[in-house]
Amino acid sequence: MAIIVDKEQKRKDIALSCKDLFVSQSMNSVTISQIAKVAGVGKGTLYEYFKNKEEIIFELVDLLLEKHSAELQKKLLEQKSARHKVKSFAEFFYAKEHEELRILYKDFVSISLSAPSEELLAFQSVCFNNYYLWFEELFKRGVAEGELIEASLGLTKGAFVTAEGMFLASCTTNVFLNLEQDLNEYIDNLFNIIEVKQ
Amino acid sequence: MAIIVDKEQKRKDIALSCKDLFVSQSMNSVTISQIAKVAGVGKGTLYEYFKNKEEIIFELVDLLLEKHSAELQKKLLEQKSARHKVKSFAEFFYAKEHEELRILYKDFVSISLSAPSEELLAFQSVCFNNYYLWFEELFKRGVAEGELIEASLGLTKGAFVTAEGMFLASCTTNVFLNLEQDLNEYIDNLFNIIEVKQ
DNA sequence: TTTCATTGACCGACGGTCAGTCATTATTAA
DNA sequence: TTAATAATGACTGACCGTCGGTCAATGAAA
Repeated sequence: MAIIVDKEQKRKDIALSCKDLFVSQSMNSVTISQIAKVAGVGKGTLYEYFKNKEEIIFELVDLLLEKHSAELQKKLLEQKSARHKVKSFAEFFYAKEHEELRILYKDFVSISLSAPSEELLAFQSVCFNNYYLWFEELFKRGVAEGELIEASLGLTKGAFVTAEGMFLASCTTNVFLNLEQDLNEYIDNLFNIIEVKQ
Repeated sequence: MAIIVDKEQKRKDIALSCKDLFVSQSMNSVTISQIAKVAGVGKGTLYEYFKNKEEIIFELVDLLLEKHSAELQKKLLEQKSARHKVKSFAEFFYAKEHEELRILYKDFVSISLSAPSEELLAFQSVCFNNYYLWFEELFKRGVAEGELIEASLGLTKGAFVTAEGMFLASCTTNVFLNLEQDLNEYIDNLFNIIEVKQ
């Protein structure tokens, strides 16, 4: 009877079209009118696909995270030692190639902290677990294969959030002047302790 | 000539008067008009003392952090082992008595992530260093007194941000259902490794 | 009269809404 | 077969209410 649009696809198209907007300026300064303009739709149309401005960022993060997740998975296979696998995880927080996602992720965390909702918590939990399960597996395997000491299993959860903690601290203070170095030094120091001595 | 007001004091009074407002509802939903009402001043007056809404939160966090800092310092003296001192640090992130400050701190981090400014970075850096210097000292002393292994010094910075990382993750996901337990388990597991065996 | 402090009416910008328009397809009647 | 009409989802931007922030006017003390 009438035009039928692939809503799911259009949602993605709209979100992706305003990626540069969110990456280049602070989230709060991006207006709905700006988004509508770059997406080439009317303001009202946006609300057919998203409940509010924040949802557009969530969709964007979701899309880019999916891509990153796939890339990381591949990269993890290339690394032999647990130490280097963990370093691959940490790359997200400083490598140039992940800068865009990182900026959006920051906005995302900011929203999560100031206005948490059930949906948002659920989405974040899925993301967290997606990465954390690999991370945990990595430690378990390390121990099983005699690479890491047994006690390292008790540090898994903490170690996982340390990188994020450092990243967020580096965003909110000027204490971590060289995040790449600080992260890698920490990982090296940690693994020097938890790797089984030959 | 005319009335002379203690600007510094009034600034504090205004900030403190709207503490409950910020604690009980989400930061974004608190309006300037509400603040003016509970502070018992006109809207315009607020802008004599603060540049914008966010600055009021900063002042509030500053005041409460000062109090917390003093309390923590006292508490640290009561603790003998490095392990227990670190646990005192971590209490901030789950203890009921720090709930108010924690809520405000969350807002504070949220603002820092979405709209970082030079002033804000500088203020956060001072806060960070204030606590971190004690933390670092604690590890150094632990090593010097033979309580902790030498290599633990390389984990200091990371360990410090781990608690914050866990806290923020607990705010944005439902992965950390019992933060107190998760934090203390992590600390115990870490110290089981870095304490010098008798 | 001077000067500092205070105020709330006012302004512009913004997020979000909704009544109306448009484009396409289904149905029907000739 | 086709032209006319009905139906419907997609789309739009003028409009609305709200809010942060400003400023001209006022008050009060010296």
